[in-house]
Amino acid sequence: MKDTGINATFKGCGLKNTKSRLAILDILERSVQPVSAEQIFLELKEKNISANLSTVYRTLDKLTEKKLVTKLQITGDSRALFEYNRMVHKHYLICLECKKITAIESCPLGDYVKALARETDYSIAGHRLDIYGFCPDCRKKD
Amino acid sequence: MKDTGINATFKGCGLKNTKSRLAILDILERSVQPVSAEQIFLELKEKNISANLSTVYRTLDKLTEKKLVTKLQITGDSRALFEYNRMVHKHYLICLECKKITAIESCPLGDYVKALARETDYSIAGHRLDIYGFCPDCRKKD
DNA sequence: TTTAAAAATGCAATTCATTCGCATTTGCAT
DNA sequence: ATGCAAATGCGAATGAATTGCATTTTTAAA
Ligand SMILES: [Mn+2]
Ligand SMILES: [Mn+2]
Ligand SMILES: [Zn+2]
Ligand SMILES: [Zn+2]
Repeated sequence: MKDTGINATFKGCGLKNTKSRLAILDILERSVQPVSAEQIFLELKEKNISANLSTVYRTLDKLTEKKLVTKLQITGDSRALFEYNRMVHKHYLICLECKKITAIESCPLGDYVKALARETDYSIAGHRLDIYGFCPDCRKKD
Repeated sequence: MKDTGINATFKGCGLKNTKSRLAILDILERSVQPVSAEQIFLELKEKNISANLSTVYRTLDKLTEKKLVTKLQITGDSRALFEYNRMVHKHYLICLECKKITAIESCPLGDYVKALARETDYSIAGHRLDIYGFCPDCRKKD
């Protein structure tokens, strides 16, 4: 298993260092797309580090809680997806055909959100922007 | 039961006119906040038009399919919410404390989405923007 | 107005993702 | 090495939503 940089171990965030926990974070770190608990469960099995599905869920909870991982609820997918948290504010472009998720690491909403806070007198804590469409690949196949 | 304007009956959209279906659309039309299937189920019971919960779900499916109603998946709520579709593009401002949902009937993303389509070569079908924060009322109580 | 087919409904059972209880095991500080 | 909290496995439970099927209702046609 590869050393995951700053997070080689879980010391410092109050989590114990277990084989499956390290493996799960590793899978998440290398994954180019967000993954579900079930997918992680299966990947672990392939790597012969198999963990129980409830353990996978519990681990993902912990990692999310510690902000090492981000939990995504994409409309149209009944399962939650998880991705390694690289500490970048981002939005998602989702292909309605192949379900591919592309991160957009820019945000058009900075000023808008400030203005909205003023107008509504809310204190704004965050936002979520998902954009839906059809990717070039899927568009070709028509 | 009040005549719901253009949708006094379901003729023209291929749905049969049943008591519970009319009542459900009526509840949705009058509701100031989006509502869950369960809430509708309970409101129906109060009005002595009680329908089975599966009927409520099936009806909401149909209404959503016919675009008379919009289905919302708000992060942090395990249930789906439904609202009468007034054919207005909108976004939501959600209070993390009291869960109040405020519709925002303006969109800051028009040009951005067009630019994104060009950059990414996606054909963009839609988007979803939810903004999270704390409403004035909840902020006072601190 | 009767009639027949299609659509809608009630009810119970089922699905699916996720969570929980509890006995056992493991990691880690001492 | 020892002890204790944390983590795990396993099976059962949860909760929202869906489904199968028998029965009822709606609607259009006769
Ligand atoms: Mn943003
Ligand atoms: Mn918009
Ligand atoms: Zn695609
Ligand atoms: Zn509030």
